[in-house]
Amino acid sequence: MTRLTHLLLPTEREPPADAEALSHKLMVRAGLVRQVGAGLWTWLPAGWRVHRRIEQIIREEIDAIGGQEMLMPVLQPADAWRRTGRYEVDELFKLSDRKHADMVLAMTHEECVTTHVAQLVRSYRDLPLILYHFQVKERDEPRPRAGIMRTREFVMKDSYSFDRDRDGLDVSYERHVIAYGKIFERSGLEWYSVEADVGMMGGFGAHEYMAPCGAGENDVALAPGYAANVEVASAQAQPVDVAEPLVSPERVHTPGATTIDQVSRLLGVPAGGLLKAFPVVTDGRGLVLVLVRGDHHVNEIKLALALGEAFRHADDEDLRSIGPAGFVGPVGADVSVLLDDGVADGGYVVGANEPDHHLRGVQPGRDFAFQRADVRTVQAGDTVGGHPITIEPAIEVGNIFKLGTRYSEALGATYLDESGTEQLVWMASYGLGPARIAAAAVEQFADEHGIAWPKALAPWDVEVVALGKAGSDELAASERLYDELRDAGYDVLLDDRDAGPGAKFADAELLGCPLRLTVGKRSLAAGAAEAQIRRGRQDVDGGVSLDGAADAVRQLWPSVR
RNA sequence: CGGGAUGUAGCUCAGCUUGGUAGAGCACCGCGUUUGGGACGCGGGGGUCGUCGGUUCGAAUCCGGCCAUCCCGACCA
Repeated sequence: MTRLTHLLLPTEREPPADAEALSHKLMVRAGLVRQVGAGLWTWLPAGWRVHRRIEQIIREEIDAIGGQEMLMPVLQPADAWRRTGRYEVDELFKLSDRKHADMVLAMTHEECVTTHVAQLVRSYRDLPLILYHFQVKERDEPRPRAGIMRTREFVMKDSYSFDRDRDGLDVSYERHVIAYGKIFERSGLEWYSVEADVGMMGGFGAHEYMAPCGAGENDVALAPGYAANVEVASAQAQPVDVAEPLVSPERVHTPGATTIDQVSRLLGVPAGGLLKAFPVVTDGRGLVLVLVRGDHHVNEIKLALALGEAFRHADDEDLRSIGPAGFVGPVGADVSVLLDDGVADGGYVVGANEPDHHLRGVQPGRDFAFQRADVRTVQAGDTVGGHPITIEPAIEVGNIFKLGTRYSEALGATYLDESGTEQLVWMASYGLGPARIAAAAVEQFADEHGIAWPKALAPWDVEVVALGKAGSDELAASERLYDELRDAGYDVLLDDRDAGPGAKFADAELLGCPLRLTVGKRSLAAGAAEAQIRRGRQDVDGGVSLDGAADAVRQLWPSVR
């Protein structure tokens, strides 16, 4: 169905009133998707073509590293989820069937695939194994947002590797790194992979694949040769002028000054000359005073990693042994102190542990003992390898994760090695979201006229715009052009509607097929179709000759971006 | 889960302050004229005004509950 007169392509002049993200507005306006409910979307025919093209790229590359495609159900018994501990996850949809058996809607498929492997894999000869599928994921998101970017139901390609040991896992992981690189290169997206937080799930290695775009939910720190999620990024702090330490700390009156800003202004000291106290409590250590430079922020993910255990913010009760909130400091306090790596030598202003007072000229080491750790959030302008970093929003389009044996232990996935000894299977999981790839492509390449798809993702390669109404020479010539290009292997959309040229051009630019061929009186007289490359709206000199059009397009195609 | 906003035709919105039985533009249907950047004329179809309740002779409009959607934050195995 590639004639516009027969295609359900409901384009809109206006974006939906509640749309904020560019991809949300454009994908709805271009007739690719329609909303059903919060975080629930229908892919209309043109949008689904894009989705399927992305799937196909992924399929080819995962097949190329030995992945075996299969299909697992979304609706699953709760049992395996109880065994892995994920039944408690809030985002998991839970329901019961007519026999009152507990069921879940899968948010990923580790439980299911591992259960199969536990039953089907017996010997080291059965490993390694890469299994994957494209299947719907269900997540009871607290807040779906940005159109297709964060939804409650979406298709994911998830693959799972099963290996004999950790070395084998590394090989499977590396294969996916290569496959993912090819997938994103082929997609035409701007992308990078970043070090990622391994999260509450444990594991021992993870990468996220990020596509920079305005509607992105993540912040990514970038420098030449460096890319990391701000959640885990490390960088050299920009230096700040700090006073020399005083001979001994001097107590200063700072009435009501409980914030960095207030103290800084009151004492005429730059924020970076203060030490911000961030008191936390852990099971293992009790109260810990985390200190970062006044112009820095504590990164709670890095802090948890540095502590090696979970923590909570200290409350007034916890602070009773030291100072009141707002005037907490390390000097004379009987607590362990974690000093951020970004704090250089110097004389700092710190809380005095008494109301309305601070200490100045405090020298870490001399005036209080500490342990060092990297626990701050990096900032634009910090450096990595001497290069300043920038921080960009990006959307996570894929992730790969070394799981280890967490699931195989919980679900009994073992095999017998050469010596007949039972061993746990080593696992990793690898996700990719075609919908997010599509949305990121829209965001990255749209202009004021609409979408400009990368060639590999476009719903059609070529849109032929026929000017002139039914029975006209132009339409007849368009039909011939359309047939010839289709025979030559191109996906072609023919705008054969009885509409004015303005409406047709506007819709074509909104939909964003890479190449537009226009057949009107003018060009017909010259024996050619006008050609415009969507990206940049570049006209092609001389257009495409109608005599031998397929060859002409074939020649032109490499220069289409 | 906290904070904010919005719900009127397929879409974008007006009407609500000051209660009197619903409108515009676009889209859609018919006829005609148009056809190189979102055409024009004439005629037409389409809305329990999110929902439930209250006040009132009378509610899209005032009041209350609920629901839905969006945005910010928290959250995002």
